[in-house]
Amino acid sequence: MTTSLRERAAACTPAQRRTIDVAISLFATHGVGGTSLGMIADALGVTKAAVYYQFSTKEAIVLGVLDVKLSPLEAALEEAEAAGSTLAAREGLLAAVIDVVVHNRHDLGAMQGDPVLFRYLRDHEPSRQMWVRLFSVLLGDDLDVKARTRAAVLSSAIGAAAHPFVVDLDNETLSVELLDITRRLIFRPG
Amino acid sequence: MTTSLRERAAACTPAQRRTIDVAISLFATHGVGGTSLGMIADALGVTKAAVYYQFSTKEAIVLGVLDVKLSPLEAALEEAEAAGSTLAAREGLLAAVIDVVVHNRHDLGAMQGDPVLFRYLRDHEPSRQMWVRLFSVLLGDDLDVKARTRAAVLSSAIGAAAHPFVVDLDNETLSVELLDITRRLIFRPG
Amino acid sequence: MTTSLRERAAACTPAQRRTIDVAISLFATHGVGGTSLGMIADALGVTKAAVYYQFSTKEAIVLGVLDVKLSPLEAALEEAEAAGSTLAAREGLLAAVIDVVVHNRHDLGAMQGDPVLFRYLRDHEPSRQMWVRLFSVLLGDDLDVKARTRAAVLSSAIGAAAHPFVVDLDNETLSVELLDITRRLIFRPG
Amino acid sequence: MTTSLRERAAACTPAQRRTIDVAISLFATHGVGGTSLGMIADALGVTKAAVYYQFSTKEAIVLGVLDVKLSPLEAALEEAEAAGSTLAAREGLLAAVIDVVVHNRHDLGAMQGDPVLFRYLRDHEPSRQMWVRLFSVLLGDDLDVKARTRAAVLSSAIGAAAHPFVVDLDNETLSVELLDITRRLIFRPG
DNA sequence: GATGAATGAGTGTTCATTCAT
DNA sequence: TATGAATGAACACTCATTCAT
Repeated sequence: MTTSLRERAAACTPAQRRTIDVAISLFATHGVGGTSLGMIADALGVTKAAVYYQFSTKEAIVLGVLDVKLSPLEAALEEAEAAGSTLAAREGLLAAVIDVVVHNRHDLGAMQGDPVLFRYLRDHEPSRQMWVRLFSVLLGDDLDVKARTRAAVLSSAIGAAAHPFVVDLDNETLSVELLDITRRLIFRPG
Repeated sequence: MTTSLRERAAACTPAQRRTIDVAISLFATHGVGGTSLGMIADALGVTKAAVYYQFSTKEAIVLGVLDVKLSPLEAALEEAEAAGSTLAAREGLLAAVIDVVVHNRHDLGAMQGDPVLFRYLRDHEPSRQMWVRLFSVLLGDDLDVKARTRAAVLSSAIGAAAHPFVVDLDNETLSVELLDITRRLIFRPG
Repeated sequence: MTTSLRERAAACTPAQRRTIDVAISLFATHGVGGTSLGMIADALGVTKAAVYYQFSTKEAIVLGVLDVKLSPLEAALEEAEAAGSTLAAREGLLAAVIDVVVHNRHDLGAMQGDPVLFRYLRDHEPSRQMWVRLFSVLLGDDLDVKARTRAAVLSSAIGAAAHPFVVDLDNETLSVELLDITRRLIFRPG
Repeated sequence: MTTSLRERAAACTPAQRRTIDVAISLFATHGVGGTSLGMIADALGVTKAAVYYQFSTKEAIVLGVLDVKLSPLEAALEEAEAAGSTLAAREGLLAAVIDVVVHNRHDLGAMQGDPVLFRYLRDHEPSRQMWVRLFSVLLGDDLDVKARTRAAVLSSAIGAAAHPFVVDLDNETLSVELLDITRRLIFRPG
């Protein structure tokens, strides 16, 4: 039985959380592949071996990062599922997703779109399942192919907040904009 | 005086072009950081030293890839600039950009969003200048902050064609959709 | 004054004995060099630090293993020495040696012949002395160079029970065979 | 199709042979597990990376050592097979085997019996096949279980020349002794 | 008695790069 | 043009060992 992301994230010891936090900020700057265990250790002020005591593998750290970063999405998703996939529930989920992403936009940085992270996002079963569920709520059977395409495109756009060419907006404005865009394109196109 | 991307791309010897093409397909699959010179050499059927005869550095290969991949964008940009930044010119540029990106979506793969490539996109002067110019045409002074935000967000979304959750569409349909989305959100919002 | 192997083996606490037993079976499978303290700790169901509470060093564990495994040989040796080095006493010792080795053949495994263990066998003074004494009983002054050679060769062959190409025999048959071989080659050659 | 050990050994470049020779002497002293690539590189007077240019893996070096060391055995085996498995052919093979082993006894050292090498001897297909063939010639169907046991035991004993307690004999005498022992125990027991 | 946390040295391995030929 | 050989620095990971609790 696959454990949920939040359970996994909650099971982290404080030391592991510190490691994950440091890893997040390094991944954001240098990407996963560009971040060595030595860098993580240095940033934590300990030796590499100490990091290995917390996580037996670099992969385990990446997975830990994923667990932590995706947990809030999972929470929003479960709430929406519980509410039945009504239009309101969907818009609520959408708002939550946008909120999460926008508020994380600075420490996501280079991480989103990183080919290494990408592979994990796809191959790590708990993460994969969450995406499948999230999209199946967002894109119910009532959406036509147009709306689906737009939603898919936007699902990527939502992460765009950290894009290098993005206009410098405060979080609130950006959230509102994204929500509005999405609503008009997907749920009430015309 | 900085040479244009197209001039640089045109100055490539056939052997260099072969190297760049191979690099592109490897970058698409493994990302820049995940592609070693040995892999490129193997794929070309030569030794690493032979690759070094063509490019004095791995960085030079990456830059070469950028030159080749961004050239068509630069061409479209210069056409639009020549036409004056009318609304029609802008929409034409937009269509060209979308066309280029969509038709390249398969051999871009993991490349777009790669943190390593990203840094080059930002730091490599010819590339940086092209982006600045491109955005200054697309987002003239007449666009308000809303439109700017949307444009910025979409500029990222446009690359979304290779997104793992994108609905499987043929290139033509996808182009039409993207164009329509962008038009409605940026140039004719209501 | 060097303590005898048996005294040392007898001085082991139960916890130390448990550790030694586990070490033996791991050494047999992976060799000494291939067995880490972590593996021993895991097999015992405790932490590495707990193992270090019992033995201050990995070397101490290896020495402990040697003490335990060589004790019965030492016992047989002392009995033979007490009986005077008659031919009968020698053959008795030989039989005892064979018996010990054959009955341990399965949990010796990769251990016998292990270069690391070898060095200890040679350098650990109590063990070295025992071998010297054992050989000086087995090969009294009355044996000529031929018999000595054969005995030396066979002293190695006796451990061959675990050899990968050995015919699959029960312990009893194997013991009888070895005894017979040795007798005919060393004590009653013709 | 599996290549023969000799073909593999012959395919070695001079640089690879130098590496293998150094590896052999280090393996003999410290065992395979106790010999690091750094030690090999140091002994060769080059860097670790230079060693990796010759062999892509430590395993490849070990296999190379096996190829070189077992080649003469394979040669003797094929000669015996060609002669039909007569008693004379078998004794000839036996003499050859003993000869090879005895003459290598000093640079075998700790290597024979090394658990790591052992595993390779067993798992490396070309080596495994050679042993199977060698034993099937040595122990034809006409040998009873007694002779088989003795042969198996002796097959291990033959390597005993390097045993720490072996009487110090010159190679010639040792060969003659071993041959005599084996003959009397296996082919003319009584 | 035992643990969690840490360390320093080392291991096998990879990689961008260089250079004589 | 291209190669074979080599290098130095890094990397992920392991291990024996220590120590405060």
